[in-house]
Amino acid sequence: MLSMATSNMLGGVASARTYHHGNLRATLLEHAEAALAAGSELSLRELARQAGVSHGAPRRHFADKQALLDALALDGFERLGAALALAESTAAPGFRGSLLAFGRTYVHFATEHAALLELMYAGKHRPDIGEGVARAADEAFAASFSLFAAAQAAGEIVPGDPERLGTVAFAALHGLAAIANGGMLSPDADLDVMVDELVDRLVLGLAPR
Amino acid sequence: MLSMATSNMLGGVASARTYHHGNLRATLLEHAEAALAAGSELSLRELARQAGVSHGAPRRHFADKQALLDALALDGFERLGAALALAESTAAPGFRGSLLAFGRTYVHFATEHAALLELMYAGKHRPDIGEGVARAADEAFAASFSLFAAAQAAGEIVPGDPERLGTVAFAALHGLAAIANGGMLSPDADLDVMVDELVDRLVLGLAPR
DNA sequence: ACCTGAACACCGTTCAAGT
DNA sequence: ACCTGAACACCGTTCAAGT
Repeated sequence: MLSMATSNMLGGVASARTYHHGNLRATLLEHAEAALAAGSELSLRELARQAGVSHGAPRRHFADKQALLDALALDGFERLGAALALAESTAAPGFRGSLLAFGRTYVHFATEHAALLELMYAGKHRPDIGEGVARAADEAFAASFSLFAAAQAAGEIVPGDPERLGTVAFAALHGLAAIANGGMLSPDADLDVMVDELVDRLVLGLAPR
Repeated sequence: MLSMATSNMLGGVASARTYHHGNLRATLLEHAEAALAAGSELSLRELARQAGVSHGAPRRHFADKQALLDALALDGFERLGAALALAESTAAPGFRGSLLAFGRTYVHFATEHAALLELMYAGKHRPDIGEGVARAADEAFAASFSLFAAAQAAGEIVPGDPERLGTVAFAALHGLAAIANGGMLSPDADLDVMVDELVDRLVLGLAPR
């Protein structure tokens, strides 16, 4: 019960002996995350090579490449949801505190895991919608979204469809992360300052008058 | 001088005779844009096939696949810049009118050309930065960005670094487009309403108090 | 149950050779 | 100047065959 750690059942220097005994799936996902973090292209054959198995072996655990990407995306949404829940639980009181905690955490996650984030959202616009991925995405944001209805009930923000207000605020924060990941921020700009600026403008813009 | 049309020197039913006489470059770009609009993967070999040339022929006009993508991105930024300029010139007076025109035009372009937009920004986070692409991007937004300094001069919005304010507002609108393109808007949500809502919140949040 | 390895149909890129 | 076509080094996917 020690491991709150996400999914590294094998540490970095694990005994290479137990491959092909049930953990090829986990090994493939680990190498995939590493490749993602390193910014390299994801090749199923390359992942198989890194795991020391033949190129046909991944087929036993992932029907195709997209299934592996979906598994990565799902894990990403779970980690994001956990990060957001933690941030919310330690946020300063009030709507501004909550939105600031959400914004900083979301943008931090998004820029710290740029390639993963792209992958997480790339799945959503596919026709078949990765099933579990869409549900994981909803769950990751569900708690944060209730924040708007709560703020309305407390009279901290204007009335109106809370989903629309929440979507608009989330979109704004997501856009900031996207702009940062795209390298479109002027080199001397401070992203944290931008997040605070955006949250402040949103809070002021949403304030009842 | 009739053609205000963007770049279709050859119409859809043009004489297929003049290929290999100087316009293979344009033909490749046309087929590429069509593939982009259709949502299919871009394959250089497939584009060559569609143009009726061998797979090695594109090499004469584009050093590699990325060079063709850069050409598409550059054209995209030019079209976006033109659309924004037109919108700005017919906008309602004042900061709100200008930001509304910008927002509606940007989000419309972004959702109408989702794959192109992704390509336009994908280039920017590459190490070598596509040269002309980065400049084209700057030029597309330059005029719109001056809007914030002007609004400050007119006392319509708060003081502060106009680049920071402009970036934050742009990021918010870009995020809304990204969310829409990612299929993350609830099916019954109206994107136009969202844009107006976001612009209103930004205008209120930026108002001097 | 899990993995191998040949096979198939694709890629992008390179480069001699043709016209 | 522009294009062809073979060659090279990759892909993802499939599937019989092995253990």
